[in-house]
Amino acid sequence: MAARSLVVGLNAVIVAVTDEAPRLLTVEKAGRDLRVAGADAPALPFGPLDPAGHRTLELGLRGWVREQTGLDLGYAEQLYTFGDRHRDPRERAGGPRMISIAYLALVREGRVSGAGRARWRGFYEFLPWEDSRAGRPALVDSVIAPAVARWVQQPGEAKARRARRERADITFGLRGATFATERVLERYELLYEAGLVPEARRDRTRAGRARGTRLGEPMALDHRRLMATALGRLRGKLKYRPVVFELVPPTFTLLRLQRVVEALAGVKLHKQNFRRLVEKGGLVEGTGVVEPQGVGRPAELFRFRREVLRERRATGVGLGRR
Amino acid sequence: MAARSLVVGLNAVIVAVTDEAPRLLTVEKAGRDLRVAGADAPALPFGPLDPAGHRTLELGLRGWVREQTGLDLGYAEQLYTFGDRHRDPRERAGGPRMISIAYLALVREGRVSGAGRARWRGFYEFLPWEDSRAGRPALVDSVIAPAVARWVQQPGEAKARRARRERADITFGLRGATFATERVLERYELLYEAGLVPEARRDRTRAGRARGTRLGEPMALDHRRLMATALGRLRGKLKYRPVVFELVPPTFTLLRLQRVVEALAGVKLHKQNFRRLVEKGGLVEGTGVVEPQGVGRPAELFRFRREVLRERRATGVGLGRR
DNA sequence: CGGATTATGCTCATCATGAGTATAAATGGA
DNA sequence: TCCATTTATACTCATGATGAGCATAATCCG
Repeated sequence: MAARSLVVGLNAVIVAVTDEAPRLLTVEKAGRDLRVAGADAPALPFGPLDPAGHRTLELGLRGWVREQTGLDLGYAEQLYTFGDRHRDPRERAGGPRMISIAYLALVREGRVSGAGRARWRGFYEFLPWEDSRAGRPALVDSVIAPAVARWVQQPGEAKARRARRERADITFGLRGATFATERVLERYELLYEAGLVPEARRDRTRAGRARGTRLGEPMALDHRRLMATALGRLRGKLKYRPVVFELVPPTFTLLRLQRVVEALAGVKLHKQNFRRLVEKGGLVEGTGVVEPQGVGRPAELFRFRREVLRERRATGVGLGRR
Repeated sequence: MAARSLVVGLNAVIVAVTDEAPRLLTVEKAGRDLRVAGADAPALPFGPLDPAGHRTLELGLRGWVREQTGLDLGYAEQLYTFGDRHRDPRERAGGPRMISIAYLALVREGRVSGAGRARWRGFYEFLPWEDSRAGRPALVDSVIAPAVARWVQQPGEAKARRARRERADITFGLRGATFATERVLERYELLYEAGLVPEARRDRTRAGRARGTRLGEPMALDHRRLMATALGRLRGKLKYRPVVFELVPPTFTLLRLQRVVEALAGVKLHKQNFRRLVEKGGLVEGTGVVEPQGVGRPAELFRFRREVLRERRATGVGLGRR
């Protein structure tokens, strides 16, 4: 049963950081449009492009987000366009071919409010293996490592096995390979191929839930893949663009800024060096004002220095050589 | 007259480097599909997504490219999805809303052959201001700088004027701002807004040709914008991914490798430092074999070291602090 | 007042990068 | 044969960025 018609959808991965955790704006009980494959699983805000009404893709997206979540987006950039056949299982039943143009949007702390059917969820509820701030997560050793090893060792040609091993080493930073925080999508995809995320079984068998191992909470359709794409992109971009400043209020202490970066990158940073990077690097300037309450010595409030865009080529916060 | 129907198109920006110049595979005399807006202007290979037939977007693209140019693509990555209303002028006359998913593809030197209606053209025929290998191009001073200054100074609010000046400084590296080779799209867009590229007038007035200043050869529709997007992405990527090696034969001398990078980046590099970067950086290894003919001392042939992907995080060739 | 806690300043070793000098190995005439 | 020319390759040196840590300064709390 071949799909004939075609729908271009617009999806938004909307990110904020509050309480030292990266958050994602989800739509639960996704209307009739998503009541398949993951039943009541959380979904990303979504709406079809209106060929007659939406002047640009981005405007269409902003319109849908406003309608579904009550939020007026600030920073937004196009992420990726997803179009594999059957990414929406309804295609198998004659539904339209579903292309999704995904955007990454950043929301400033303080502007987070759950309006309408929307709800803020933690990124790492869905991708728990991506948070290494407290050291390598337990489930990497207990669940992922052995399962990935099985996947590597699966029967077949020795050459293919070597290729799988190489790939596993690089994506997860095993056996001496350097771990790269931004390979979020590659990690998700490997876990998917290894059958470790529920969506994999779901897509293959049309069965509802997966078996025992449940690695992070599932989302509707391929929305976890979109999330992973977004987090990977964001982590990469942090290093060479001043995107963090889209996530923090106009003034902030350096520690708060650092915590936001750490929350997104999923790793801890060296405090003094972070300060040096961001201050000597001309990314921020002090306001002279000091933050009121709080334990410990009071910290100065800083603001973003727009001029840095003129001066430097790579204006990120760097995550060390990660 | 609102567009009702919707077509998802697949476009390919296919790049190769030969004779020290970056090339683009174009389709001239673009079939009935592009016989508008730029008449016989060169176009990128294009074909609509077949919702029933194409399993993935990339496979659809590869199919169209094979059909139109006879080329089997190797490396290809998704670039961007373009969907502004009226990017295809036929929409104004009731034609379908045209979304284009663009891909960047790299072709190895030696595999370039013009099959079918396809023809290899120089990148810098279309974007002449992007090649600074022989120093800043003459037309930057003679044409672009004065016109951009006019655009900056156009009447209106002082604040808006300051914003334009800032933007011009950053995109073109004026008045002390650092010039960033990878801002290709930003430069194109500024020239477009300033009315300096023929497409701008064409789109606005539906008139055929522009007036006096003709800054580079025009292409069909917004294809020059796609090119600019591709070149910018490629230049950026060169720095942190080993993409050059998709463009050169399996073995090469270091000078040839350097020339390829220079051709793409549009700038000259320091020879000894390039060698150090690429050799000590573990990107290449010598083969022991020496290249036969040629003037001067014969050079060793090198090959790409795949293992570098395990070892380093950023595996590009770096363009200095550019 | 003393411990706990956070902010901020500074040092040091290492490594990457920009720039330039020096030498080696080929070619093609004079 | 020898030398000017051309390209390849090896080193040096100054500078700047980065990882790691030590030291001191302000606060709060009891």
